[in-house]
Amino acid sequence: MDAPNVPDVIHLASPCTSYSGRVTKRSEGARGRLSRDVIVACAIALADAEGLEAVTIRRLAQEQGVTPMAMYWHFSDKDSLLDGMAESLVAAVKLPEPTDQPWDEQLHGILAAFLDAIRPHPAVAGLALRRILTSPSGLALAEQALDLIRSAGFSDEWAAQAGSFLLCAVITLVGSQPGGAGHVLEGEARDQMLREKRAAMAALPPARYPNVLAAAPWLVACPDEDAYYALNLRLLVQGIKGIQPVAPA
Amino acid sequence: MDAPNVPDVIHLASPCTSYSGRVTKRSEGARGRLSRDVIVACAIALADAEGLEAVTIRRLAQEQGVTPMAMYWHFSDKDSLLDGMAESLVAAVKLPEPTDQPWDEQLHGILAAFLDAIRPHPAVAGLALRRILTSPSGLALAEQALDLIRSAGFSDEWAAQAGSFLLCAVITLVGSQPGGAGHVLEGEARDQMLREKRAAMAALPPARYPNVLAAAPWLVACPDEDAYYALNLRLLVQGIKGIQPVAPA
DNA sequence: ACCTGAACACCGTTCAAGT
DNA sequence: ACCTGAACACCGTTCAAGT
Repeated sequence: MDAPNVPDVIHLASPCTSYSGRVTKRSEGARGRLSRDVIVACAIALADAEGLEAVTIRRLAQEQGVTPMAMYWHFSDKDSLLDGMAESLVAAVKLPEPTDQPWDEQLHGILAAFLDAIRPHPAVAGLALRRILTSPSGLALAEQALDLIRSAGFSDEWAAQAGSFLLCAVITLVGSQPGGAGHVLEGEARDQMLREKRAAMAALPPARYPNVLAAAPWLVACPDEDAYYALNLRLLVQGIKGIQPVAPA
Repeated sequence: MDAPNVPDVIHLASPCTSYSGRVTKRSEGARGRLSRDVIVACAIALADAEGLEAVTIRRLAQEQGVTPMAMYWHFSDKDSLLDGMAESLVAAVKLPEPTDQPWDEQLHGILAAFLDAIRPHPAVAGLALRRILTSPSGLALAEQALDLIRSAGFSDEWAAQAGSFLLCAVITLVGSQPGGAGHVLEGEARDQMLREKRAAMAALPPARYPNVLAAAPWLVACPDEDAYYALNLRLLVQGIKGIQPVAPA
């Protein structure tokens, strides 16, 4: 915006903050190490910092000090880059070991593990929606969840339908957290947006929307993320428990 | 794809199928009737037919027999077009009248009404995620849902957190329905994609993924959409019932 | 009030070519 | 094996101008 017509070369040395917190420059030292994993990590870091719409083939190349077309050696197209990002997220899931706890508590553990993996990357989470069954880690996740659900007496059909929805619902949980999970905009602009949302709420006719106004503080922002996630995770587990077809032994 | 470099003029007479099923040509008869509502309806129809990524300022203008820049008279930018599409969806919600049924049954009715409104437009549903509280119809929806939830004894905070999640979860429900809710691709290509997904499943090691394989038929497609929606709607309502803080009278 | 024309800064992607 | 250069068909958007 500020500097139109500036050629790519200027930003060659831009650092690429990886999502684990480390910083990966490739201005001069690390030249020549351009791999799938590095690109994916950089793409995730970029999405975390500026939103998914900032993840662009050209921008990624610039961040790496490389020509846009170099990306096409490592990825057939942009969609497979997105696949890689999603796969990287679900690969980070730390699946709990099966125990002798009740099935619903174990299921809770699995969903919580999935949540923990995607929570740091709300802008990327949505990509996993239709990509869970395409990666080994996602399959392991689904396998373990389905195992528990079927052990509770659900038919194959119900287990499939409820199980896939539960995983998608966890993704939604992080993508739709009231505070606004997309851009993670900086302090100044973020405060401004919050002010505007609060003002819009305050302008509502109180006689018509008493309940919305009472809930407003938790609708415009998310003052306690942990509480939000804990509550709705319990909601999901209680939900599938509530439609359980047969009583367990 | 087939005819590159063809100027816009050629497709002037393209019909624009509105989402209610009517066809709105504007080749010669209806010239001059270009309004917000017509554009939004056309955009929704286009998204239904070819997916959200086909909804483009330029494509919309072409469909309307008009210059791309004409859109900017009616919408300040593309985002406000998207706002309009989302608002149109939630405006179609037919909210049930309050009754003397238990709160959870009434809440089920509200979520079902919301589901019915967005189900015909899976490609557009996701747009409503962060736009419910910005339109009168969305506010009415939230108001009624929050009213019921608070009447069940939930605190303002819990009602806000669970309520907003429930509405988002309904959106997810239509966006993540196993059959693939995005493009609605035509019979030929659709069958091919189903074949590929089934083949990928069949190629999995059966000893490692017994549960995924048992559930496979309902994971790759959605043979019974009604059952899918009914089951998971019940799951959501049972879920919030399951975390109810105090017993009702 | 409503629309056009020309232009700008972006996209993803292909294809031939370099090392 | 890995990357570059030039080109193509798209995007959203601005600005001045037409009627």
